[in-house]
Amino acid sequence: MKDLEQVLDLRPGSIYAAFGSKDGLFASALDRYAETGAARLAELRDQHGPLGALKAHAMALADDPAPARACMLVKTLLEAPEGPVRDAAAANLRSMETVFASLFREAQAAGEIAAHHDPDRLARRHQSDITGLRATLERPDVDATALATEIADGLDTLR
Amino acid sequence: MKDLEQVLDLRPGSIYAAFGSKDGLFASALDRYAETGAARLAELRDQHGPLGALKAHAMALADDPAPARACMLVKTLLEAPEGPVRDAAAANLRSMETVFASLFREAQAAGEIAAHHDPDRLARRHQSDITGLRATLERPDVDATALATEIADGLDTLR
DNA sequence: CACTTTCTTGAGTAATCGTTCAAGAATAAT
DNA sequence: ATTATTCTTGAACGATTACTCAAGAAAGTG
Repeated sequence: MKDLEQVLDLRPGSIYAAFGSKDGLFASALDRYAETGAARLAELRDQHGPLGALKAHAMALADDPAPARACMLVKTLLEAPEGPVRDAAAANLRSMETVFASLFREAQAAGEIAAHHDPDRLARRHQSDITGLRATLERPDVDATALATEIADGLDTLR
Repeated sequence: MKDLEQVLDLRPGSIYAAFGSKDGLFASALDRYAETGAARLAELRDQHGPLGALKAHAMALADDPAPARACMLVKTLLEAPEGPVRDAAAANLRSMETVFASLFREAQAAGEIAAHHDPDRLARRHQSDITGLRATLERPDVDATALATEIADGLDTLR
């Protein structure tokens, strides 16, 4: 809260008038974070097609200059106490997973990956992979691009 | 600290006399956590061989009844402010990675996986996968065993 | 046994936390 | 221009935080 007050140049009262509570503010931030994430994926799909979007998305993470490389939803899931905030994080992760699933389904329809795969399973696994990648990006001693490339290349083996 | 005081039935002074500071206590806990983790992997190797240990380790995570399923080292890496504590988490993760690497090397020598793989790359990727798995375990709506099985089975495809 | 060392306690401290609210300032509507 | 509404502020609040220390209790030693 201190950091926000400083960067917004606002006193606590204003922030509480707008968001009600610290948790309310955080919940809003979570939702916005999830929204923009999904929007970026949709954009990538239009540019590169379904499978290309998944690959581009993974590669983009490695080059992301954002201070926190790990996913805000995951960080919240791991650290928030049981309650509405943590539940919201889990729910947003689930809807991200369904976005991945429909990209895999689309890729399958387009013949980019083999028909025998279950898109829901692929999505679950891919989200886990992305979560691992993004956590690993926080380590200063790991080659981010190499790891992202491995994951992106793995998607090509689903042909 | 409150929780610890309660469960240990000790007053703050005793804890500070023993560990110096909250960070000192946390650093000790981190080291112990990493030690016992490595010890468990060594035990699994003696029981199941190198590749079997990696598979058993992944599967054991899914059944772990511990309250926090995600890795303490990863949680620390993601949330601790820059400083010695976070550095210790990163260093412990690195040494876990080298344990994975030597298991892969051993598996390779035993002919359990093909010779053309780079054990260090395998280790890096596997640790990322495990990190993703363990974070995903915190989600109440995901089939933990299914995901762990997928990762364990993936190790067999390295033949 | 007395005595030294180690461990533990009770009672504190100063700083920070999330939060509130009456009153003032700025903006919009009539 | 006056009123009604929204936004912002300054100054606080009780609770919690990490931490300290002199004094007492327990354990080990000769």
